[in-house]
Amino acid sequence: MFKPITIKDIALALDLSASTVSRALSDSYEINPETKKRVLEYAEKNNYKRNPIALSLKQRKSYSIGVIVCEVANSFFSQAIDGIESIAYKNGYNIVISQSHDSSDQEIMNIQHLANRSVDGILISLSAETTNFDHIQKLHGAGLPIVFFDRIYDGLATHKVSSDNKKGAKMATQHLINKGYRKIAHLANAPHLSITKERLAGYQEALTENGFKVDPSNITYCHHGGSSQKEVDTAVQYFLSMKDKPDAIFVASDRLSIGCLTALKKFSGNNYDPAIAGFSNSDVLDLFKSDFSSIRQPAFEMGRVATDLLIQLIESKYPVHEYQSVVLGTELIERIKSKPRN
Amino acid sequence: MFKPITIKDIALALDLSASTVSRALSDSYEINPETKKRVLEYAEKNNYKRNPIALSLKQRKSYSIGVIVCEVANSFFSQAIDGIESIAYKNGYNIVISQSHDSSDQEIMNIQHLANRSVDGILISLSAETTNFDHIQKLHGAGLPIVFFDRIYDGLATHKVSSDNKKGAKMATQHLINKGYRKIAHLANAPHLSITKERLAGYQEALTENGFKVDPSNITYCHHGGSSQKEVDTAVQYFLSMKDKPDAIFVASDRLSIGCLTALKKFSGNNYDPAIAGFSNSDVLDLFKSDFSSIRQPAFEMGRVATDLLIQLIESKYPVHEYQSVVLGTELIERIKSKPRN
DNA sequence: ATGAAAGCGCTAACAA
DNA sequence: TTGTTAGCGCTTTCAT
Repeated sequence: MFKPITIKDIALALDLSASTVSRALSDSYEINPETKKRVLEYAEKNNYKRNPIALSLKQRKSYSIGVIVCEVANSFFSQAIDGIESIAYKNGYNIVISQSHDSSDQEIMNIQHLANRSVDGILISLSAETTNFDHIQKLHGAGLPIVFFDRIYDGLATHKVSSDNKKGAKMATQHLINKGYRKIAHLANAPHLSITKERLAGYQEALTENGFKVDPSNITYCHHGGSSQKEVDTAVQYFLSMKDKPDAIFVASDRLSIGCLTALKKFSGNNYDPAIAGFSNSDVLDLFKSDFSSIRQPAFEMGRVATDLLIQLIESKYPVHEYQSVVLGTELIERIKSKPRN
Repeated sequence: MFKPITIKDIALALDLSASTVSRALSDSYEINPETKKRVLEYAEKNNYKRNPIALSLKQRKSYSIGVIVCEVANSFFSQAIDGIESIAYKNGYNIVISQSHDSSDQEIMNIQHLANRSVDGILISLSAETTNFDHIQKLHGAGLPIVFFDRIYDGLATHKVSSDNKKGAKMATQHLINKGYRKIAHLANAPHLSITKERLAGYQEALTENGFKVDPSNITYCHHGGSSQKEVDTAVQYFLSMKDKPDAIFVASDRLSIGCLTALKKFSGNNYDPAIAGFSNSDVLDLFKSDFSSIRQPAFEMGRVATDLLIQLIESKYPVHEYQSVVLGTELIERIKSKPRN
């Protein structure tokens, strides 16, 4: 079938030893330029390619990094992946993407799969469901480099890259307040996620600073990150069921923003039209939903930074003990209008 | 650092030979149940994991398949990837995704990278730019299993999975005609892509059957698949510059649909508002652009079928010479209104 | 039922 | 400068 040419073949053909060929190929200096040329030419002519698997086995290194996100069909993550790619490729690394679909079990399976010595390190944004970190803990303890991005787990001493969620949430909430909205609800992600807590804190801080009281009944969580629309529907219906309905909603994520707008479109009659501001990196939404304000995260940059840190970790000669927590700024795109007087 | 336990370690600890341990682990039957139990228990307790790289080297098989698409941040492809995942994982395969970003050079690099014996087969949807197939040809000739999906290259004898592009395009065009539109332009993808030709054919057939004449000046191509918005802007501006502007546009792809709507929003004044129907798998667009009719492709299913065929190819004992071309149906989601009389 | 040995493709320490 | 040898972790004849 598919039997590529090996170093041995070259050695045989050129009447050299395998090691000499290897040396020629890896541009070692302790070699006769003449021999080197012969080898290189022969290799080129016969389309020789290093077998990366053999190399991996030998070097205990695969030059590939695992990426775990909840889903690629999400503007934020696909942009982050582009950033990851850009740095990984530049450094000679492959990336292996797997999706948790916000399921903790799936995430564990993915991690195990990747960790089985086939990736040199892992870049992970946690699933909405994950509350138990044993598997990650263990792997990290065993020496596998791991860098968190976006959805962080603070309990692990390693590099972390996220955006300034609190500030972003605060900006968004303040923006709603500025526009005249007075009962601002919060559609939140799974409660244990780092981003959930931070965004909640920003929301609360904005309210408090403006003399509003924080009413827990104005906050609904989506425990599965909105991975099923039903979950979001339920949350939105809850808002709709309130006697005094919110006049604005601050939505915690890209996924939820889409889900929330979908649900509102489905359930709310013409007489109810709350202002919406939410985290979102969707170009499409931004473009066609003209009354939706969004907080944009520097997803591409986040991917780049996280990958850079991971590769540093992987390639470090000595165990690293100083870990960084990088926090990137967000941007508010204002689209909603002032609240109409009535 | 990260030094996992190996078969040797187990053998040493249990005073057995490596081969016996291997047999126990791989559930061979020529082994003493007692020994087997001991090994299994020890392995379990010490968290033994097979080294997949060593296995790959030995078996000349990596249990991973490469996927090449233009970008994951595209509803159609991300849905297809979900389908690919579902089948791949079920069969014990990993997937390695890489993006061509519709650049031919990038695509070649990706293919080379994947093909270097580190994947067992490749699933590919061609980049918009690709006109030279030598690299694919060569790899396929060398025995690497390749399955095309969506954007096919007919010149290669292998499995192909696509949707019924011609029919879909025809439906869409007919739909526009039914709604009363008379000058229907076509915003097409790169001219050499299979999908471009098929969709063009459907468009033309619908026009012809309805007694319209096909006017080439109503057709604009995006040679890079709309990977830069500028390209789409130019195309749309061309339509806008026409003396007799089209009253409807049939758009060839997901990416282009978004690009086209974006461009129209940017450039067209209030006095020009053509009806748009296009290929798109975007939930968001579907939801919030209420006057946009879309042709939906069974992306998930396409991914499933293609992966299934690829795995068949990979696991076939004998060279396969009978290749399938699977064509899946599309669905038209009608949203645009009838043309207003004036 | 178990072990010894070879080999997958490659590199690197050591010898020559 | 080049060759020899061993070994990365695993499976698989072939002996025992």
